[in-house]
Amino acid sequence: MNGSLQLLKDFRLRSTPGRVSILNIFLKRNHALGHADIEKNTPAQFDRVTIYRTLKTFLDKGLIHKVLDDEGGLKYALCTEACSSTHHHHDHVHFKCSRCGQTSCLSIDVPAIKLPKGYKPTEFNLLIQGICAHCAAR
Amino acid sequence: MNGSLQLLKDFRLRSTPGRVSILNIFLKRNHALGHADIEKNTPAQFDRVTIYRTLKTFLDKGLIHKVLDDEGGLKYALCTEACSSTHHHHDHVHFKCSRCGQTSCLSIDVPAIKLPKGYKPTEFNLLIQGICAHCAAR
DNA sequence: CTGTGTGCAAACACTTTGCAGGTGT
DNA sequence: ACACCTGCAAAGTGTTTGCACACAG
Repeated sequence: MNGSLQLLKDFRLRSTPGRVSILNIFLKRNHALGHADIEKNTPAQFDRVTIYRTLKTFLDKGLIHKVLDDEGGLKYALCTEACSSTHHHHDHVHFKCSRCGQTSCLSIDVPAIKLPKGYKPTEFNLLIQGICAHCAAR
Repeated sequence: MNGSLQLLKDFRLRSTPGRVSILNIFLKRNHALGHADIEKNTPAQFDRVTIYRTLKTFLDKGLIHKVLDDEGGLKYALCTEACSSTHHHHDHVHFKCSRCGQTSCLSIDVPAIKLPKGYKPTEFNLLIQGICAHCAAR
């Protein structure tokens, strides 16, 4: 419930109504969210700009991370405990369901990949599209 | 040089100066391009709108495919011979160099991944970021 | 009290749509 | 000749910036 407050404290961010609200949405829903999703789901409406800035702050501080999207828009998702503000462990696999439209983090590691000689990778991002288990069931 | 003309013919598209020009850029450079890249690199300047529409047409017809980008913008790259307009083989691995900014297709297959039960994947997209061989060398 | 976050307004950038005229086949 | 491309203009959408005030610590 107020895990948001703790999170903000942990990351040395001031806790303001806006930030708490936005964090709560991330905590409640466990899939990736874009601006629109956030704007719709805040009980009290916050300024568009505030949302942009809050997201950027969270991103900079390492509370959330980018999630790729095939439409070109960016989405965000909460980082797991594995990420501190210094060391990030973002080699995520994301699954976007083409039926319900939700993008969720799969807790699978990106398999080892042999890159051509000379390439020095720092980050991996795998987006898989298809039908999620939930939608496939019904 | 005029491989563009052949390509357009193959895909049953009218060959117009704009299309040929844009295709040529894709043929010359072998990395993913966004709108901006195309706008800058056409000898004769084409209307922004034309570029949007041309890209959409190429995308629909299957000459090019989307390439994910971590900035949220979309980029495009030529399809290989493996793709016809019906069967696409897009399980690409793309590498974005954080030094030179270029995104290129690596000709590696996406490794097999075990998804949780019930998930039915249709498309894989792996974006790897880091330093490319070219930039690492100097 | 001080520095940071917020809201508002405006600027800016990106993308899409409608329509009139030009071009490829 | 016909269908389809293109350019222009305008609207629509998404994102950023500047400034004054409010608020957390």
